[in-house]
Amino acid sequence: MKNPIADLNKIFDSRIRLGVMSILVVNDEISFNDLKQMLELTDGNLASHLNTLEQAEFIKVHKGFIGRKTSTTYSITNLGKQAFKAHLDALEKMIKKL
Amino acid sequence: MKNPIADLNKIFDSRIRLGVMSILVVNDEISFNDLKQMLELTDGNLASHLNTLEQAEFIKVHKGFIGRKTSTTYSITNLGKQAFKAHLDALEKMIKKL
DNA sequence: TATTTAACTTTGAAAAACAAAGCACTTTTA
DNA sequence: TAAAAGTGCTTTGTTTTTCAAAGTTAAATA
Repeated sequence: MKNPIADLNKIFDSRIRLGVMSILVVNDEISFNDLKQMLELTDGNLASHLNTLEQAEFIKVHKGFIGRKTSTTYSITNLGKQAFKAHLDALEKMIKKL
Repeated sequence: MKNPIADLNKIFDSRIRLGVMSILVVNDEISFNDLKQMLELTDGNLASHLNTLEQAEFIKVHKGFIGRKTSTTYSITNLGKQAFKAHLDALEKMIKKL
């Protein structure tokens, strides 16, 4: 029998990063503040998880404005989509034996 | 929008515990050694994760014999089945927006 | 000008993960 | 029968991860 957890991506072990990705899959762009509110996180905690995802090149940051106010938004990259999908496939395969 | 990660069970954030549960869902009983080999873990690491699952009453331990050799086996509890299913449902709901 | 907001960074503490070694017991092998 | 090996842990200690809270910088509003 093959190791069923070998194909899971370590980056997605975190519920928060999983949540961010699942939001980004269905939202082309989302702001720091919206993420913060949706996931009910402190600034620092969210920022550090976003940083991990950015390092992995799974998300991209866009610094912009809404009117004249700064607004940072995030979007998923192709690599991120692929990695997330692969993770979900691995999860499903692991469980589909049900 | 509702917090999409709120219904995920913290116990299943761990890939290893997720792996153990996914194995136990389809195997009525499985030995310590089989788990160890399937998941490619050290004794101590596996033991500690099994302990966490046992504390939560998601798995049960059975001390027995295979022939004349001692054999400890593990099985899933009803509570464990429920919790695992709830976690998978939460995961699916989080992602089904796809 | 004082306060607030956005989006962080830094700091430090707590928790979790993990490998490696040790251990008690039994069984097998030389 | 003495040594080696296997089972299933526990213990120890290190590394990694998570997280909250406070500090920071720049712009906006009151």
